[in-house]
Amino acid sequence: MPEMPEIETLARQLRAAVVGKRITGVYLSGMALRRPIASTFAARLRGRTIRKIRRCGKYLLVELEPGALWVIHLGMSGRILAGSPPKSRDRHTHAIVQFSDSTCLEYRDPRRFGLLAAYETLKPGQIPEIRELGKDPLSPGFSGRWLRPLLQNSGREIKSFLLDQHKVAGLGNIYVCESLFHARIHPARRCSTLTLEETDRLVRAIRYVLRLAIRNRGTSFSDFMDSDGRPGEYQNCLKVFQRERQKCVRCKAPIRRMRQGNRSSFYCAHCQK
DNA sequence: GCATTACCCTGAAAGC
DNA sequence: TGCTTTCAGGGTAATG
Repeated sequence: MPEMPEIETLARQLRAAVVGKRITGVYLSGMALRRPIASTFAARLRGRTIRKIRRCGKYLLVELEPGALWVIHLGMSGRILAGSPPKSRDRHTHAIVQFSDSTCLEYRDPRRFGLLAAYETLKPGQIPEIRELGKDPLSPGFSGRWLRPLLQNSGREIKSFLLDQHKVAGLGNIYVCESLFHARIHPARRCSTLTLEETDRLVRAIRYVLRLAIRNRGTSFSDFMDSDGRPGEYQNCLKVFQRERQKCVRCKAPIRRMRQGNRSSFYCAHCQK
């Protein structure tokens, strides 16, 4: 399940692999992803050159020249592979973008929760999915000072708040669980009850967890692989996620699991208050 | 604004 | 062994 560290890993690899390449062809499976791929998609990519690759939350933004943006979201199970054109087409391959040097990018997504779109603009602010994103946790503005008033004005549970991409862009279930553990905050705590010190701790925990995860090229369970087809390694660093009934690394109490808004939360009831 | 629920989808795991 | 059911989850939309 690709979250921000996995997307950041991909973005870094793709910058090295495809920036400067000219798109000569686009194959589409014709199957809908989260929503159908627009009929204009292939034409907007074809003939353009990749100028830059950016990440916004869990989205990849591929800047094209002349000015256009190719927007990619991997959903739950999306993968992007860079290299030679595949000899046989995987049944979950939904797009292949070919370059003038005979290499290509292949988009696979078994569950089809992802998104591929192209816009005739270079301004992310004109793209609905991007415009509505909250603050990126690794951006300079992500601080206790910024977060504090938002939390004070919210009666929601902190887990739900942190998963809300309109508030904080890039966190998913894994890194919210891990960040709350590091910050020693219970996932069901109401936002407005967090103290100033806890808010600062949470900000530090989120940034620590994300940076460590990026250094480990993300987390791989069954789905995520980087663009070379290699799994990430942050799953070896997980303290609570998918560790139900195992001992807490801090206090040895068993890790618990609870349901919050149809998602699993993993936490230590002894350490996290 | 927020909680809840349903939906999209497939593969893995569990249950029989 | 093989079939069926359940579960997982990111984002969105409808509803209350």
